[in-house]
Amino acid sequence: MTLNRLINLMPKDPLDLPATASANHPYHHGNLRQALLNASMDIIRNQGIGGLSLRKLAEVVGVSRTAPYHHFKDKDALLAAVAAQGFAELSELLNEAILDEHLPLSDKLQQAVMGYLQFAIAHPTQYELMFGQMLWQDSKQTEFQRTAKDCFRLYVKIFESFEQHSQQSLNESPLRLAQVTWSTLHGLARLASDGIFAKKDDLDDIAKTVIKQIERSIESESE
Amino acid sequence: MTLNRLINLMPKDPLDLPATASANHPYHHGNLRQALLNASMDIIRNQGIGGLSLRKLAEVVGVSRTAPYHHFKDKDALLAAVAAQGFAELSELLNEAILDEHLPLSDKLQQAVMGYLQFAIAHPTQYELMFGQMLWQDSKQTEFQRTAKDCFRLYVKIFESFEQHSQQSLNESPLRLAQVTWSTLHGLARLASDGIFAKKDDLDDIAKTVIKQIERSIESESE
DNA sequence: CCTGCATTTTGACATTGTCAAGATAAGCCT
DNA sequence: AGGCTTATCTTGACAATGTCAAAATGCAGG
Repeated sequence: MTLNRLINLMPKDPLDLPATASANHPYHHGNLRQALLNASMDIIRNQGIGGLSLRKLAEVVGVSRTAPYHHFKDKDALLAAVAAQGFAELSELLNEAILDEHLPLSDKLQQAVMGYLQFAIAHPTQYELMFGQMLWQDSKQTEFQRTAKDCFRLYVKIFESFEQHSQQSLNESPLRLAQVTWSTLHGLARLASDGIFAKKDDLDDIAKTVIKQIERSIESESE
Repeated sequence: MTLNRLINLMPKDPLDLPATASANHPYHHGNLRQALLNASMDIIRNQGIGGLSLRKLAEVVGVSRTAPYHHFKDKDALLAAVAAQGFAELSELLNEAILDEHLPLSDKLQQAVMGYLQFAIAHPTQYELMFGQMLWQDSKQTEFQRTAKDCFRLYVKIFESFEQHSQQSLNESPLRLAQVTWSTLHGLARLASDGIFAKKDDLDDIAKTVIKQIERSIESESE
Protein backbone atom coordinates (compact mmCIF):
# COMPACT_ATOMS: atom_id res chain seq x y z
CA MET A 1 0.00 0.00 0.00
CA THR A 2 1.26 3.37 -0.91
CA LEU A 3 -0.62 5.11 1.83
CA ASN A 4 0.63 3.17 4.76
CA ARG A 5 3.03 5.81 5.93
CA LEU A 6 -0.25 7.16 7.17
CA ILE A 7 0.10 5.03 10.25
CA ASN A 8 2.79 7.35 11.49
CA LEU A 9 0.35 10.20 11.52
CA MET A 10 -2.87 8.59 12.54
CA PRO A 11 -3.39 7.90 16.25
CA LYS A 12 -1.08 10.20 18.10
CA ASP A 13 -1.05 9.47 21.80
CA PRO A 14 -3.66 11.80 23.24
CA LEU A 15 -2.27 13.98 26.00
CA ASP A 16 1.15 13.49 27.34
CA LEU A 17 2.67 16.34 29.26
CA PRO A 18 1.53 16.63 32.87
CA ALA A 19 -1.02 13.91 32.08
CA THR A 20 -4.69 14.72 32.26
CA ALA A 21 -4.05 16.09 35.71
CA SER A 22 -7.12 14.34 37.00
CA ALA A 23 -6.06 13.58 40.52
CA ASN A 24 -3.23 15.93 41.17
CA HIS A 25 -4.31 19.27 39.83
CA PRO A 26 -1.85 21.76 41.08
CA TYR A 27 -3.79 24.98 40.89
CA HIS A 28 -1.52 26.07 38.08
CA HIS A 29 -1.69 23.46 35.43
CA GLY A 30 1.66 24.44 34.03
CA ASN A 31 0.95 23.70 30.42
CA LEU A 32 -2.73 24.25 29.98
CA ARG A 33 -2.55 25.87 26.58
CA GLN A 34 -0.94 22.91 24.88
CA ALA A 35 -3.02 20.45 26.86
CA LEU A 36 -6.14 22.21 25.59
CA LEU A 37 -4.90 22.04 22.03
CA ASN A 38 -4.09 18.35 22.32
CA ALA A 39 -7.40 17.50 23.89
CA SER A 40 -9.22 19.60 21.32
CA MET A 41 -7.59 17.78 18.46
CA ASP A 42 -8.52 14.53 20.11
CA ILE A 43 -12.15 15.47 20.50
CA ILE A 44 -12.37 16.94 17.04
CA ARG A 45 -10.91 13.80 15.57
CA ASN A 46 -13.39 11.54 17.33
CA GLN A 47 -16.54 13.62 17.53
CA GLY A 48 -16.16 16.13 14.75
CA ILE A 49 -15.89 19.88 14.99
CA GLY A 50 -19.41 20.23 16.30
CA GLY A 51 -18.63 17.77 19.05
CA LEU A 52 -16.19 20.12 20.71
CA SER A 53 -17.62 22.12 23.59
CA LEU A 54 -15.42 24.27 25.75
CA ARG A 55 -17.01 22.91 28.88
CA LYS A 56 -16.48 19.26 28.07
CA LEU A 57 -12.99 20.14 26.93
CA ALA A 58 -12.24 21.81 30.23
CA GLU A 59 -13.53 18.82 32.09
CA VAL A 60 -11.40 16.43 30.09
CA VAL A 61 -8.31 18.47 30.78
CA GLY A 62 -9.29 18.76 34.41
CA VAL A 63 -9.85 22.48 34.83
CA SER A 64 -12.90 24.63 35.35
CA ARG A 65 -15.07 25.85 32.49
CA THR A 66 -13.59 29.31 32.17
CA ALA A 67 -9.94 28.42 32.57
CA PRO A 68 -9.46 28.13 28.80
CA TYR A 69 -10.41 31.76 28.41
CA HIS A 70 -7.06 32.77 29.83
CA HIS A 71 -5.33 31.09 26.93
CA PHE A 72 -7.77 31.67 24.08
CA LYS A 73 -9.98 34.69 23.61
CA ASP A 74 -12.98 32.60 22.71
CA LYS A 75 -13.97 29.37 21.04
CA ASP A 76 -13.10 30.65 17.59
CA ALA A 77 -9.61 31.51 18.72
CA LEU A 78 -9.16 27.99 20.05
CA LEU A 79 -10.33 26.50 16.78
CA ALA A 80 -8.05 28.81 14.87
CA ALA A 81 -5.13 27.62 16.96
CA VAL A 82 -6.00 23.98 16.30
CA ALA A 83 -6.21 24.73 12.59
CA ALA A 84 -2.95 26.65 12.65
CA GLN A 85 -1.21 23.74 14.30
CA GLY A 86 -2.54 21.60 11.49
CA PHE A 87 -0.96 23.88 8.91
CA ALA A 88 2.29 23.87 10.83
CA GLU A 89 2.41 20.08 10.79
CA LEU A 90 1.54 20.02 7.13
CA SER A 91 4.32 22.49 6.37
CA GLU A 92 6.79 20.37 8.26
CA LEU A 93 5.71 17.36 6.27
CA LEU A 94 6.11 19.15 2.96
CA ASN A 95 9.45 20.58 3.94
CA GLU A 96 10.78 17.12 4.54
CA ALA A 97 10.28 16.41 0.88
CA ILE A 98 11.34 19.77 -0.49
CA LEU A 99 14.52 20.26 1.48
CA ASP A 100 15.90 16.83 0.66
CA GLU A 101 18.58 17.96 -1.77
CA HIS A 102 19.44 14.65 -3.37
CA LEU A 103 15.92 13.75 -4.34
CA PRO A 104 14.84 13.97 -7.98
CA LEU A 105 12.35 16.71 -8.67
CA SER A 106 9.67 14.34 -9.86
CA ASP A 107 9.96 12.43 -6.59
CA LYS A 108 9.60 15.65 -4.66
CA LEU A 109 6.38 16.38 -6.46
CA GLN A 110 5.09 12.91 -5.80
CA GLN A 111 5.96 13.13 -2.12
CA ALA A 112 4.35 16.52 -1.81
CA VAL A 113 1.18 15.20 -3.37
CA MET A 114 1.01 12.00 -1.38
CA GLY A 115 2.04 13.68 1.83
CA TYR A 116 -0.74 16.18 1.49
CA LEU A 117 -3.32 13.50 0.89
CA GLN A 118 -2.00 11.39 3.74
CA PHE A 119 -2.35 14.30 6.09
CA ALA A 120 -5.86 15.07 4.96
CA ILE A 121 -6.92 11.45 5.38
CA ALA A 122 -5.24 11.07 8.73
CA HIS A 123 -6.90 14.19 10.15
CA PRO A 124 -10.15 14.59 8.24
CA THR A 125 -12.03 16.76 10.70
CA GLN A 126 -9.08 18.95 11.54
CA TYR A 127 -8.55 19.32 7.82
CA GLU A 128 -12.10 20.51 7.38
CA LEU A 129 -11.56 23.03 10.12
CA MET A 130 -8.41 24.28 8.41
CA PHE A 131 -10.34 25.13 5.27
CA GLY A 132 -13.70 26.08 6.67
CA GLN A 133 -15.07 29.50 5.92
CA MET A 134 -15.46 30.24 9.59
CA LEU A 135 -11.78 30.93 10.10
CA TRP A 136 -11.08 32.43 6.70
CA GLN A 137 -13.82 34.99 6.85
CA ASP A 138 -13.05 35.98 10.41
CA SER A 139 -10.79 39.01 10.08
CA LYS A 140 -9.50 38.46 13.61
CA GLN A 141 -7.69 35.23 12.76
CA THR A 142 -4.73 36.84 11.05
CA GLU A 143 -2.19 34.64 12.81
CA PHE A 144 -3.94 31.53 11.57
CA GLN A 145 -4.19 32.86 8.03
CA ARG A 146 -0.53 33.70 7.91
CA THR A 147 0.46 30.22 9.01
CA ALA A 148 -1.76 28.77 6.32
CA LYS A 149 -0.33 30.93 3.58
CA ASP A 150 3.20 30.05 4.60
CA CYS A 151 2.20 26.47 4.00
CA PHE A 152 0.91 27.21 0.53
CA ARG A 153 4.10 28.94 -0.44
CA LEU A 154 5.90 25.63 -0.18
CA TYR A 155 3.90 24.43 -3.15
CA VAL A 156 4.86 27.43 -5.17
CA LYS A 157 8.45 26.69 -4.24
CA ILE A 158 8.27 23.22 -5.72
CA PHE A 159 7.18 24.54 -9.07
CA GLU A 160 9.81 27.24 -8.96
CA SER A 161 12.35 24.46 -8.66
CA PHE A 162 10.91 22.91 -11.76
CA GLU A 163 11.25 26.21 -13.55
CA GLN A 164 14.88 26.61 -12.58
CA HIS A 165 15.95 23.08 -13.44
CA SER A 166 14.09 22.92 -16.70
CA GLN A 167 15.47 23.88 -20.10
CA GLN A 168 12.59 25.85 -21.52
CA SER A 169 10.25 27.93 -19.40
CA LEU A 170 7.03 26.38 -18.13
CA ASN A 171 3.85 27.11 -20.00
CA GLU A 172 2.24 28.27 -16.78
CA SER A 173 3.70 30.32 -13.96
CA PRO A 174 4.73 28.47 -10.80
CA LEU A 175 1.98 30.31 -8.95
CA ARG A 176 -0.68 29.15 -11.39
CA LEU A 177 0.60 25.62 -11.25
CA ALA A 178 0.57 25.67 -7.48
CA GLN A 179 -2.94 27.03 -7.43
CA VAL A 180 -4.31 24.44 -9.81
CA THR A 181 -2.40 21.64 -8.15
CA TRP A 182 -3.55 22.61 -4.72
CA SER A 183 -7.11 22.88 -5.97
CA THR A 184 -7.01 19.35 -7.25
CA LEU A 185 -5.44 18.03 -4.10
CA HIS A 186 -7.98 19.77 -1.95
CA GLY A 187 -10.86 18.30 -3.89
CA LEU A 188 -9.23 14.92 -3.87
CA ALA A 189 -8.76 15.09 -0.13
CA ARG A 190 -12.45 15.71 0.30
CA LEU A 191 -13.23 12.81 -2.00
CA ALA A 192 -10.94 10.55 -0.11
CA SER A 193 -11.84 11.27 3.45
CA ASP A 194 -15.58 11.44 3.00
CA GLY A 195 -15.99 9.15 0.07
CA ILE A 196 -18.30 11.75 -1.34
CA PHE A 197 -18.16 10.77 -4.93
CA ALA A 198 -15.78 7.89 -4.95
CA LYS A 199 -14.77 4.85 -3.00
CA LYS A 200 -11.75 5.18 -0.81
CA ASP A 201 -9.96 2.35 -2.55
CA ASP A 202 -9.87 4.31 -5.76
CA LEU A 203 -7.78 7.00 -4.18
CA ASP A 204 -4.36 5.63 -4.99
CA ASP A 205 -5.32 5.25 -8.58
CA ILE A 206 -6.87 8.69 -8.80
CA ALA A 207 -3.80 10.17 -7.17
CA LYS A 208 -1.64 8.60 -9.86
CA THR A 209 -3.85 10.09 -12.53
CA VAL A 210 -3.50 13.45 -10.90
CA ILE A 211 0.28 13.26 -10.77
CA LYS A 212 0.35 12.32 -14.43
CA GLN A 213 -1.86 15.28 -15.18
CA ILE A 214 0.37 17.68 -13.28
CA GLU A 215 3.46 16.39 -15.01
CA ARG A 216 1.77 16.87 -18.34
CA SER A 217 1.24 20.49 -17.38
CA ILE A 218 4.89 20.94 -16.55
CA GLU A 219 6.57 19.06 -19.34
CA SER A 220 7.31 20.94 -22.49
CA GLU A 221 4.05 21.18 -24.29
CA SER A 222 3.88 20.44 -28.00
CA GLU A 223 5.37 23.65 -29.36
CA MET B 1 -16.46 39.59 -17.49
CA THR B 2 -16.94 35.93 -17.94
CA LEU B 3 -18.46 35.42 -14.57
CA ASN B 4 -21.23 37.95 -14.77
CA ARG B 5 -23.90 35.42 -15.47
CA LEU B 6 -23.45 35.07 -11.76
CA ILE B 7 -25.88 37.87 -11.26
CA ASN B 8 -28.71 35.61 -12.27
CA LEU B 9 -27.96 33.33 -9.38
CA MET B 10 -26.90 35.72 -6.68
CA PRO B 11 -29.62 37.52 -4.76
CA LYS B 12 -32.78 35.51 -5.20
CA ASP B 13 -35.78 37.28 -3.73
CA PRO B 14 -36.00 36.04 -0.18
CA LEU B 15 -39.37 34.53 0.66
CA ASP B 16 -42.26 34.77 -1.69
CA LEU B 17 -45.14 32.40 -1.17
CA PRO B 18 -47.61 33.42 1.54
CA ALA B 19 -45.13 36.16 2.42
CA THR B 20 -43.46 36.14 5.79
CA ALA B 21 -46.89 35.85 7.32
CA SER B 22 -46.03 38.48 9.82
CA ALA B 23 -49.39 40.07 10.38
CA ASN B 24 -51.86 37.53 9.07
CA HIS B 25 -50.68 34.18 10.41
CA PRO B 26 -53.44 31.79 9.78
CA TYR B 27 -52.84 29.03 12.30
CA HIS B 28 -51.94 26.74 9.46
CA HIS B 29 -49.18 28.40 7.57
CA GLY B 30 -49.94 26.45 4.43
CA ASN B 31 -46.44 26.18 3.13
CA LEU B 32 -44.21 26.19 6.14
CA ARG B 33 -41.75 23.65 4.89
CA GLN B 34 -40.70 25.62 1.84
CA ALA B 35 -40.83 28.90 3.74
CA LEU B 36 -38.42 27.44 6.26
CA LEU B 37 -36.10 26.32 3.53
CA ASN B 38 -36.16 29.70 1.86
CA ALA B 39 -35.57 31.59 5.06
CA SER B 40 -32.81 29.16 6.02
CA MET B 41 -30.99 29.74 2.77
CA ASP B 42 -31.35 33.44 3.29
CA ILE B 43 -29.90 33.33 6.78
CA ILE B 44 -27.14 30.96 5.80
CA ARG B 45 -26.16 33.19 2.93
CA ASN B 46 -25.95 36.28 5.12
CA GLN B 47 -24.78 34.95 8.46
CA GLY B 48 -23.07 31.70 7.63
CA ILE B 49 -24.03 28.22 8.67
CA GLY B 50 -23.32 28.90 12.31
CA GLY B 51 -25.62 31.90 12.19
CA LEU B 52 -28.66 29.75 11.67
CA SER B 53 -30.64 28.99 14.82
CA LEU B 54 -33.95 27.24 14.67
CA ARG B 55 -35.48 29.75 17.04
CA LYS B 56 -34.52 32.82 15.07
CA LEU B 57 -35.55 31.02 11.93
CA ALA B 58 -38.96 30.29 13.37
CA GLU B 59 -39.35 33.90 14.38
CA VAL B 60 -38.43 35.16 10.92
CA VAL B 61 -40.99 32.89 9.33
CA GLY B 62 -43.53 33.86 11.95
CA VAL B 63 -44.17 30.61 13.76
CA SER B 64 -43.29 29.31 17.19
CA ARG B 65 -39.97 27.67 18.01
CA THR B 66 -41.08 24.07 17.71
CA ALA B 67 -43.21 24.36 14.61
CA PRO B 68 -40.29 23.43 12.34
CA TYR B 69 -40.02 20.07 14.08
CA HIS B 70 -43.13 18.89 12.29
CA HIS B 71 -41.40 19.36 8.96
CA PHE B 72 -37.82 18.41 9.80
CA LYS B 73 -36.78 15.84 12.34
CA ASP B 74 -34.09 18.08 13.78
CA LYS B 75 -31.66 20.79 12.81
CA ASP B 76 -29.44 18.41 10.88
CA ALA B 77 -32.37 17.30 8.78
CA LEU B 78 -33.15 20.91 7.95
CA LEU B 79 -29.56 21.56 6.93
CA ALA B 80 -29.55 18.41 4.85
CA ALA B 81 -32.65 19.62 3.04
CA VAL B 82 -31.04 22.99 2.35
CA ALA B 83 -27.96 21.23 1.01
CA ALA B 84 -30.05 18.86 -1.07
CA GLN B 85 -31.87 21.77 -2.63
CA GLY B 86 -28.46 23.19 -3.51
CA PHE B 87 -27.52 20.00 -5.32
CA ALA B 88 -30.82 20.01 -7.12
CA GLU B 89 -30.23 23.53 -8.40
CA LEU B 90 -26.71 22.64 -9.40
CA SER B 91 -27.95 19.62 -11.31
CA GLU B 92 -30.47 21.75 -13.13
CA LEU B 93 -27.74 24.15 -14.08
CA LEU B 94 -25.50 21.40 -15.40
CA ASN B 95 -28.33 19.78 -17.28
CA GLU B 96 -28.92 22.97 -19.19
CA ALA B 97 -25.50 22.61 -20.69
CA ILE B 98 -25.50 18.85 -21.17
CA LEU B 99 -28.91 18.45 -22.74
CA ASP B 100 -28.39 21.16 -25.32
CA GLU B 101 -27.96 18.90 -28.34
CA HIS B 102 -26.53 21.37 -30.81
CA LEU B 103 -23.70 22.55 -28.60
CA PRO B 104 -20.15 21.43 -29.34
CA LEU B 105 -18.72 19.08 -26.76
CA SER B 106 -15.92 21.41 -25.80
CA ASP B 107 -18.47 24.13 -25.11
CA LYS B 108 -20.43 21.76 -22.93
CA LEU B 109 -17.33 21.11 -20.88
CA GLN B 110 -16.62 24.79 -20.56
CA GLN B 111 -20.16 25.53 -19.49
CA ALA B 112 -20.15 22.74 -16.99
CA VAL B 113 -16.95 24.06 -15.48
CA MET B 114 -17.96 27.70 -15.38
CA GLY B 115 -21.48 26.90 -14.24
CA TYR B 116 -20.14 24.95 -11.33
CA LEU B 117 -17.82 27.74 -10.28
CA GLN B 118 -20.53 30.34 -10.66
CA PHE B 119 -22.80 28.38 -8.41
CA ALA B 120 -20.13 27.94 -5.77
CA ILE B 121 -19.31 31.63 -5.81
CA ALA B 122 -22.92 32.73 -5.74
CA HIS B 123 -23.76 30.51 -2.76
CA PRO B 124 -20.52 30.12 -0.83
CA THR B 125 -21.95 29.15 2.53
CA GLN B 126 -24.57 26.83 1.14
CA TYR B 127 -21.82 25.28 -0.91
CA GLU B 128 -19.79 24.66 2.20
CA LEU B 129 -22.78 23.02 3.79
CA MET B 130 -23.23 20.80 0.76
CA PHE B 131 -19.74 19.38 1.15
CA GLY B 132 -19.29 19.50 4.89
CA GLN B 133 -18.53 16.30 6.69
CA MET B 134 -21.48 16.79 8.99
CA LEU B 135 -23.97 15.65 6.38
CA TRP B 136 -21.76 13.11 4.66
CA GLN B 137 -20.88 11.22 7.79
CA ASP B 138 -24.41 11.23 9.11
CA SER B 139 -25.85 7.91 8.02
CA LYS B 140 -29.37 9.24 8.42
CA GLN B 141 -29.08 11.71 5.54
CA THR B 142 -29.49 9.16 2.78
CA GLU B 143 -31.93 11.29 0.82
CA PHE B 144 -29.44 14.14 0.74
CA GLN B 145 -26.59 11.90 -0.30
CA ARG B 146 -28.57 10.42 -3.14
CA THR B 147 -29.43 13.84 -4.51
CA ALA B 148 -25.77 14.78 -4.38
CA LYS B 149 -24.61 11.68 -6.17
CA ASP B 150 -27.18 12.19 -8.90
CA CYS B 151 -25.54 15.53 -9.45
CA PHE B 152 -22.11 14.02 -9.78
CA ARG B 153 -23.30 11.54 -12.36
CA LEU B 154 -23.89 14.43 -14.72
CA TYR B 155 -20.15 15.00 -14.82
CA VAL B 156 -19.50 11.39 -15.65
CA LYS B 157 -22.05 11.76 -18.42
CA ILE B 158 -20.12 14.58 -20.02
CA PHE B 159 -16.99 12.52 -20.28
CA GLU B 160 -18.95 9.57 -21.57
CA SER B 161 -20.05 11.82 -24.39
CA PHE B 162 -16.44 12.57 -25.12
CA GLU B 163 -15.70 8.89 -25.22
CA GLN B 164 -18.51 8.17 -27.67
CA HIS B 165 -17.76 11.04 -30.03
CA SER B 166 -14.04 10.51 -30.05
CA GLN B 167 -12.13 8.34 -32.49
CA GLN B 168 -9.74 6.58 -30.17
CA SER B 169 -10.61 5.67 -26.61
CA LEU B 170 -9.72 8.06 -23.83
CA ASN B 171 -6.61 7.38 -21.84
CA GLU B 172 -8.61 7.55 -18.63
CA SER B 173 -12.08 6.22 -17.91
CA PRO B 174 -14.94 8.74 -17.85
CA LEU B 175 -15.34 8.05 -14.15
CA ARG B 176 -11.70 8.86 -13.45
CA LEU B 177 -11.87 12.01 -15.52
CA ALA B 178 -15.00 13.09 -13.71
CA GLN B 179 -13.42 12.44 -10.35
CA VAL B 180 -10.28 14.39 -11.11
CA THR B 181 -12.18 17.19 -12.78
CA TRP B 182 -14.59 17.51 -9.93
CA SER B 183 -11.70 17.51 -7.47
CA THR B 184 -10.10 20.41 -9.23
CA LEU B 185 -13.33 22.33 -9.46
CA HIS B 186 -14.07 21.79 -5.82
CA GLY B 187 -10.68 23.08 -4.78
CA LEU B 188 -10.99 25.98 -7.15
CA ALA B 189 -14.37 26.88 -5.75
CA ARG B 190 -12.86 27.04 -2.31
CA LEU B 191 -10.05 29.21 -3.59
CA ALA B 192 -12.44 31.51 -5.30
CA SER B 193 -15.05 32.06 -2.67
CA ASP B 194 -12.73 32.39 0.28
CA GLY B 195 -9.66 33.74 -1.45
CA ILE B 196 -7.73 31.26 0.60
CA PHE B 197 -4.64 31.06 -1.48
CA ALA B 198 -5.40 33.36 -4.33
CA LYS B 199 -7.04 36.61 -5.21
CA LYS B 200 -10.52 36.43 -6.59
CA ASP B 201 -9.53 38.26 -9.74
CA ASP B 202 -7.24 35.42 -10.72
CA LEU B 203 -10.12 33.02 -10.90
CA ASP B 204 -11.02 33.48 -14.54
CA ASP B 205 -7.46 32.91 -15.52
CA ILE B 206 -7.05 29.88 -13.30
CA ALA B 207 -10.28 28.46 -14.64
CA LYS B 208 -8.92 28.72 -18.16
CA THR B 209 -5.79 26.92 -17.10
CA VAL B 210 -7.91 24.19 -15.62
CA ILE B 211 -9.97 23.75 -18.76
CA LYS B 212 -6.83 23.51 -20.81
CA GLN B 213 -5.53 20.90 -18.42
CA ILE B 214 -8.70 18.86 -18.65
CA GLU B 215 -8.67 18.97 -22.40
CA ARG B 216 -5.09 17.82 -22.42
CA SER B 217 -6.24 14.81 -20.41
CA ILE B 218 -8.93 14.00 -22.92
CA GLU B 219 -7.19 14.57 -26.17
CA SER B 220 -5.26 11.69 -27.64
CA GLU B 221 -2.11 11.60 -25.67
CA SER B 222 1.20 11.02 -27.41
CA GLU B 223 0.97 7.53 -25.95
C1' DC C 1 -71.83 17.81 13.89
C1' DC C 2 -68.34 15.10 15.60
C1' DT C 3 -64.17 12.64 15.46
C1' DG C 4 -59.42 11.81 13.90
C1' DC C 5 -55.35 13.74 12.24
C1' DA C 6 -52.09 17.20 10.90
C1' DT C 7 -50.37 21.27 12.48
C1' DT C 8 -49.00 24.60 15.76
C1' DT C 9 -48.28 26.36 20.53
C1' DT C 10 -46.65 26.83 25.40
C1' DG C 11 -43.84 25.08 29.09
C1' DA C 12 -39.87 23.09 30.49
C1' DC C 13 -35.03 21.36 30.70
C1' DA C 14 -30.20 20.47 29.76
C1' DT C 15 -26.20 22.23 27.22
C1' DT C 16 -23.44 25.74 25.89
C1' DG C 17 -20.54 30.24 25.32
C1' DT C 18 -19.09 33.84 27.96
C1' DC C 19 -18.83 37.66 31.40
C1' DA C 20 -17.79 39.44 36.12
C1' DA C 21 -15.84 39.00 40.53
C1' DG C 22 -13.19 36.65 43.54
C1' DA C 23 -9.46 33.17 44.97
C1' DT C 24 -4.81 31.31 44.60
C1' DA C 25 -0.14 30.94 43.64
C1' DA C 26 4.21 32.34 41.58
C1' DG C 27 7.67 35.80 40.70
C1' DC C 28 9.98 39.90 41.86
C1' DC C 29 11.68 43.80 44.36
C1' DT C 30 13.41 45.66 48.51
C1' DA D 1 11.66 37.50 54.81
C1' DG D 2 7.47 40.21 53.54
C1' DG D 3 4.57 42.55 50.40
C1' DC D 4 3.08 43.90 45.62
C1' DT D 5 2.04 42.58 40.92
C1' DT D 6 0.51 39.66 37.80
C1' DA D 7 -0.72 35.34 35.62
C1' DT D 8 -3.68 31.77 36.34
C1' DC D 9 -7.70 29.44 37.89
C1' DT D 10 -12.51 29.15 40.18
C1' DT D 11 -17.45 29.96 41.24
C1' DG D 12 -21.72 32.28 40.09
C1' DA D 13 -24.61 33.92 36.81
C1' DC D 14 -27.10 34.78 32.36
C1' DA D 15 -28.81 34.51 27.73
C1' DA D 16 -29.16 31.68 23.65
C1' DT D 17 -30.08 27.37 21.86
C1' DG D 18 -31.89 22.42 20.56
C1' DT D 19 -35.41 19.61 21.70
C1' DC D 20 -39.02 16.97 24.30
C1' DA D 21 -43.82 16.51 26.24
C1' DA D 22 -48.33 17.93 26.58
C1' DA D 23 -51.89 20.79 25.28
C1' DA D 24 -54.39 23.60 21.81
C1' DT D 25 -56.23 24.46 17.23
C1' DG D 26 -58.27 23.84 12.83
C1' DC D 27 -59.31 20.95 8.74
C1' DA D 28 -61.49 16.97 6.33
C1' DG D 29 -64.42 13.18 6.03
C1' DG D 30 -68.13 10.22 8.12
